[in-house]
Amino acid sequence: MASERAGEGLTERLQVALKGRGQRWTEQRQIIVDVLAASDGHATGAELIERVREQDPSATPSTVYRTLDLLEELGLARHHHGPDGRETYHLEETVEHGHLHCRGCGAEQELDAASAAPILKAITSTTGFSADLDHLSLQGLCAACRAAQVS
Amino acid sequence: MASERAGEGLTERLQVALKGRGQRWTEQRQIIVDVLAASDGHATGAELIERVREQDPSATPSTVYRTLDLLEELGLARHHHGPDGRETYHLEETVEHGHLHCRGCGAEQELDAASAAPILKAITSTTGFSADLDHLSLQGLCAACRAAQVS
DNA sequence: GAGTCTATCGCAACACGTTGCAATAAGCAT
DNA sequence: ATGCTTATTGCAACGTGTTGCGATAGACTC
Repeated sequence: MASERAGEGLTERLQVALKGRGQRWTEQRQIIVDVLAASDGHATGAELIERVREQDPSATPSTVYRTLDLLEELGLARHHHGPDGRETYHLEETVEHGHLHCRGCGAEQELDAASAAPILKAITSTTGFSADLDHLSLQGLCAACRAAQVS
Repeated sequence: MASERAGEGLTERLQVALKGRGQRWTEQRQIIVDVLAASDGHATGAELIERVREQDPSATPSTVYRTLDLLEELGLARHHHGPDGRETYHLEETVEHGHLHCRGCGAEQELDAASAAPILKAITSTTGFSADLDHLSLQGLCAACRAAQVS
């Protein structure tokens, strides 16, 4: 089975997109996309670098970050900031979602588009602002911790 | 008028709070609080350090950040992460508020408690989560940019 | 296949923030 | 005032992320 070569379709899409912009497809980029695809869910920059290095020890942070930026420009990847300001990356294939960090128990919930809809609607109607779900990262108290705190 | 010594009351409150915890009141902390109070609105860590250094060149980043952490523990200061992950600090005196960053024009709006109420309510009712307004930092498109994008 | 153009890479340095540790000095007791 | 305890400071090193620059190597033309 092996995880490799995540989605030939993805790789192809990338090659085409890059070519169209006069940019190039390289071994490194292939590896980074593979790693990103293999770490479904989220991964921090440091984690990604480490994993890329396993496959190509010559890779450097700058290359990885630059490639991630590139992938974002192409709309193939996203990043958002955790409660500590660290970055987390994931492929665009992953469903768009927000994050909820509980400052009580440290738990992290994901917020899918359906649940978020009323929230985004409230934001738009009160502020005229159309918020990006992928950048929505809330901190607060989850239901359990709130209940616990009352006592 | 002069900005110095922002709020004698604040300083006193701090001294008492610290004493109660077996902690100490120092010249440095005074300066940092003053600087924070003088920079009403928001300031990044780097800005604060720079300004503190103007008054006391011997101050180091670690001291400043540690003091800021302390002030947060005491509930006298807050920090939140901008869209780029950088930190911004402000005194708790400042009204609690969220932030809206427009990815189109780069504008930043503040979101006061009253406007945010419906949003927070929507969050609670859909997720059971009670979000902190001070950590609410949204990214998206403001009304103007949205209108512009339609054309 | 050889040559050209230039995107990409690796390196090195920087910026912001954090952490461990030894030296300093604040606050208390005598 | 003197000494003691220990919180605080400064230093130095580290971690994550960014940027500039010369060298490398893709991709295209002839």
